[in-house]
Amino acid sequence: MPPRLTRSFFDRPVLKVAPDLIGAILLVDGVGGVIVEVEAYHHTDPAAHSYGGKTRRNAVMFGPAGVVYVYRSYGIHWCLNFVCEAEGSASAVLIRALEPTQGIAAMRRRRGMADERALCSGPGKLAEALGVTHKHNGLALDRKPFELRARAQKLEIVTGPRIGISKAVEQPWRYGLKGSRFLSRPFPVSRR
DNA sequence: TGGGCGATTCGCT
DNA sequence: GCGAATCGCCCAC
Repeated sequence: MPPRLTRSFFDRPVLKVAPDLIGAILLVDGVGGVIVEVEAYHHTDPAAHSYGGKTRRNAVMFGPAGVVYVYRSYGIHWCLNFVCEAEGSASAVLIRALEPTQGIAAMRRRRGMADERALCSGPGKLAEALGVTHKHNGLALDRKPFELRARAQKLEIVTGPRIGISKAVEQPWRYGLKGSRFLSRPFPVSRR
């Protein structure tokens, strides 16, 4: 079994942590799978929640690295983030998609659907499938109910522009597992 | 204290 | 492809 990821893994620049998370295994109460898509949000990034300074909502982004930041999106969905690089900054990685491997029956129940490819193919879907809510905000990633393990082998990672934001759209800070069928959306084909 | 808005999803066209 | 659903957060009044 691959080693658990602990706080030191996250206490690095977010642009290094984000691609290293692709292929890692994320479980919440034993339910989850392989991370196939993430986005990085750096504290100097106008699209990051922490950009405008500390508020009640984003407070955990300004705390220690290696904890979970959960926020509500569009009044409906929850989105799961991992806090990085705590030293005076405030950055995080948004977990956008998983390839389900464990607890698939529980995910289907929570999502009310059968299609395995659509269980975790988007940040809101993923949070619903894993049962993540505001109650998890601020919890440490190396403790229950979370379990996070490093990826077992080398793999190919693709990058592209982030999704659903209006600021700093051009930054290619979305990372994905090449060829995965469980992405929230395809990555644009790179052209020259 | 209130109005505008969003790191989304889903169903309908 | 487009737009509604839906509500907590945030800042301006």
